[in-house]
Amino acid sequence: MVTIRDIAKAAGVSPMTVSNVLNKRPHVRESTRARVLQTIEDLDYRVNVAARNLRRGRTHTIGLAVPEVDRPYYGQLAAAVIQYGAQHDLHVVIEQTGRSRENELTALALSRLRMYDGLILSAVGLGESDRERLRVDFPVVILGERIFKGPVDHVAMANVDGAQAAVAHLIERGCRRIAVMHGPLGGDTDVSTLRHEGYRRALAAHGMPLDPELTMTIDEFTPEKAAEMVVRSRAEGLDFDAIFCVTDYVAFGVLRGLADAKVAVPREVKVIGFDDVDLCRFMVPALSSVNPDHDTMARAAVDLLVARIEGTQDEPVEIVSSFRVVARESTASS
Amino acid sequence: MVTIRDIAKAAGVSPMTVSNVLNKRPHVRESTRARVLQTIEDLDYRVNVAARNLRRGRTHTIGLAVPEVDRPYYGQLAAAVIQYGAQHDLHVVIEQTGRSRENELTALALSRLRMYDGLILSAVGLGESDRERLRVDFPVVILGERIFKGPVDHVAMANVDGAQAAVAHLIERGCRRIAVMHGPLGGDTDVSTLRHEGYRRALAAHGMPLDPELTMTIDEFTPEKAAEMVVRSRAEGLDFDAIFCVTDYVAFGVLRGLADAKVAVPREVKVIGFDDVDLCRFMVPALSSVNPDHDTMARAAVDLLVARIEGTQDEPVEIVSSFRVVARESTASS
DNA sequence: CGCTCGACCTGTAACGTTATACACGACGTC
DNA sequence: GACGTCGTGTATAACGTTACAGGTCGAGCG
Repeated sequence: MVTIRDIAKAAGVSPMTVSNVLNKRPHVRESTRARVLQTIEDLDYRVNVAARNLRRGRTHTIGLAVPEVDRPYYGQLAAAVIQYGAQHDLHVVIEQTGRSRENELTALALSRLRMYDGLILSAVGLGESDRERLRVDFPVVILGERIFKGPVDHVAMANVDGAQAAVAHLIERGCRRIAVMHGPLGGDTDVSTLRHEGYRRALAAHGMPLDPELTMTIDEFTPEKAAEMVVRSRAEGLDFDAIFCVTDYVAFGVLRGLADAKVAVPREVKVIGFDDVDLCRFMVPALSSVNPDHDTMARAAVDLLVARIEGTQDEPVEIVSSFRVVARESTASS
Repeated sequence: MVTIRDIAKAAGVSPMTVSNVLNKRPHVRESTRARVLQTIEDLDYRVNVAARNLRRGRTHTIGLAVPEVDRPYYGQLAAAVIQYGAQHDLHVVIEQTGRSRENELTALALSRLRMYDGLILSAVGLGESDRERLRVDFPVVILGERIFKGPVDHVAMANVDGAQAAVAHLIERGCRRIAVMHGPLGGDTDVSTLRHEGYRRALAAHGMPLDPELTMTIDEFTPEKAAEMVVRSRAEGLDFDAIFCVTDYVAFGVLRGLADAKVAVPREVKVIGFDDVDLCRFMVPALSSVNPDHDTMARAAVDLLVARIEGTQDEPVEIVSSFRVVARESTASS
């Protein structure tokens, strides 16, 4: 392996000078710099990142822990984080937690293996009760969920408000029996609970009753389960004229299920999702959704993490992203 | 920072013994092991991966260079590689190349920064002419495209055969004016060219003419462009009863475009894609596609890379994955 | 009783880089 | 001519881990 020492010898300088050239530090004569660079080229030298990391105490790598990269939402999130990370010269390693609280905590522990300079944790399993476990002496940013006043920085979605706006949108479009589809409730800070809360508030704000029959709970956030659930509900004669889905991915399944049940969208039933994933607008019918401004979230998360790494951040910060309801065919007035 | 030396001191052993415990090496008395482990726990010690990497000359990290993670196909690929990588104790860093040949070459160069033990390159821009550039003294596996007899291992899709089968499927379902939608042709090994070749062969095999009018070329592989193209073609009066799309992502756009043009799928026009992404079966109508067995591909790529890293691999290998046509609603006989 | 052997453990020297402090001319200034 | 200063470059000592080559000690054996 070609080392910095080999370059130094070949170029007739000290290793330190080579290092200075590599790191674009001043105090190197132009002619020397050129000679060193030429030697590097000639010998095809590459710096050994491991050695550099050890010496510098920085790896320039951050971890991004997401439930599953192959879900559209997390794919987009990952893409955005990778992109903004690159702007800060950060590499991004993706850890998949598979939506388990267990693995999310493991990711937190793993990250402390000093492998990363910091960790962005897109948590779905962690709850209020894990607040103390987050108190690590390691740069961490929680992304997405809402852990109130946790000990770490947090970029949250406007889950409650966004959901409320989505449901309000359905009400404005004339829906009166609005179903909601989400995962198990009961957590305190998970998406299902928060967005269900928004659903409740919207109904309340419009003086509409909360009908427990209209709550559809699926145990996994997959289109499969969503489609099955819709078909079954319909077969059982459940009557609704709209469904608010906790995520777009679930909504895709709902659209499919409604098609299977021969229910016309949006004529008979209107559907709205949450996340505003790219594919929404290519669905047939195009899916209305709540856009939580992913790009800003990803950027904020990276920026916060960088600040934390640099040590220029003090008190934990909580950023709540803005949102807007994007109306498409699936909620068009008939 | 707590180091191995601190642990050694506190446990009353040498750093080497701590290292032996950490690495589960033999020749450590049970009582000593327990004491060391306890000390590690007490002091909340974590090994410094950078130091270990430097010393061992391995980073246990591989790079995965894909065009864009936020495309369903690459998301699924990334998920699979991360999963199989984990089985080999490998971390995966994702590099986005943005479909440019330039960046793919950069990824190759970057990877040689000894940051990774190896690289899986899902190349879309590289061509036959770059064959020599691939001749690096670094473990690399090319995934997806087809560079014949290149100097590196290669896990290829059955692009030509798969496409041919897809088009044959359309012909069997009674289609006679089959359009094809793909990116710019002219490369020698890119998806568009290879799959177009399969299209040509299928027509030829069934004694059907190749009508240049039915070739729709889009400059970007996005649903947007695909939808626009379909709408425009239809508006211009182009007559076709099926479209073979170079990828599912493009096919999603085509379905959308056909809906916009008020064309019934599959009654008036049948559509088939390629990749068999998860979402295919939730489209309305559900999208027929060619399944190239991603999981096997991802597994093969990781296995090959590991073998290459271990040095137990000699001659470059070329693996072509199997495929099968998955028929769904979008190609159902009316 | 001396010798070998194996189990357990340790000391030393790297791995390749860079922070720090310092060296050495040359030049300007008083 | 002594002194500071600036620009350029170097020597040394880490960073935290692990490979390697011993070292010790008790048991087993002839």
